[in-house]
Amino acid sequence: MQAEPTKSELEILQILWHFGPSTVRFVNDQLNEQKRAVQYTSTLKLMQIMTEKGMLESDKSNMKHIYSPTIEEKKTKGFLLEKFVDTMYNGSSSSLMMQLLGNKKTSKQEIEEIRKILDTLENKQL
Amino acid sequence: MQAEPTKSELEILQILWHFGPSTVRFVNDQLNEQKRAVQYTSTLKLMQIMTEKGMLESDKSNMKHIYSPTIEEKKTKGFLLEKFVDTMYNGSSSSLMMQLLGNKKTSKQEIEEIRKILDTLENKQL
DNA sequence: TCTATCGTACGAAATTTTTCCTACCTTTGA
DNA sequence: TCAAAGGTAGGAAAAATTTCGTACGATAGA
Repeated sequence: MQAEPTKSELEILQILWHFGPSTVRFVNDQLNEQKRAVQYTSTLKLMQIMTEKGMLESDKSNMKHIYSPTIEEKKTKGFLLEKFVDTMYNGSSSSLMMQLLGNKKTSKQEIEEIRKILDTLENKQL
Repeated sequence: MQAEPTKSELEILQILWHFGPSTVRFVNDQLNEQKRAVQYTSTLKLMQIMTEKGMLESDKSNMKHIYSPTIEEKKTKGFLLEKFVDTMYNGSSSSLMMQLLGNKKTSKQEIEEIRKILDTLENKQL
């Protein structure tokens, strides 16, 4: 991964990741529902720019172009998360977790899930 | 917390949080060492803007003004983290953790630390 | 004293990101 | 057929963020 998505670009990526390849119209509708009022052509333009940058690719064989992300959700989010941890918590995962767990009320269920993850991780390391 | 710090603003905040109240000169030096080349007046300007926004306050009683953050490190980072989780992981802490733990090699030591945090948390809930 | 150095103030420019206007083409249905 | 609806292309404007040039005052050392 090279280019770092901007805030708006990330919104579009999220929609495409969630719903799969879509038209501009669909993405724009989702944005307006989920987020905020935005003009169709604004969304179009942004998606065209993202295509230029190589984040999206479009199938232009039909009149309604279909856009899909070229970058993987997991990879991209992982990358952004790592950057976040680095700049905000000096690279320490446990610091982040401490903050995260201390801050919000975390359900017992979530705690159990996390324990499971830890178990799995430790087993892998053995 | 109201205003959301921009990327550059966050860099400055980090320095002030880390080293305590400082002069523009000091902050600028740190930026140039840690991050990238940046002109003194750029840093000055940004810090003045941040003061206008209320993120910093400055002691102007001496010629060399001393700036300090008015927003708490923990609060601010917590807020940003929460926003990050919301937009990226749909508000699910455990999703983020899964990604975090799965992604990077996490040391055994860190895993233990996290376990401890979980224990503490669960005890609190009882 | 006087000049080099270091400080702030402030406006403006540059850059990046976001939004929208206008033109024009295709499809659809009355 | 032809007008309305919906699509893309592309430039330009707007907004947000970042950077810097210039002016000018204070300080310190020769």
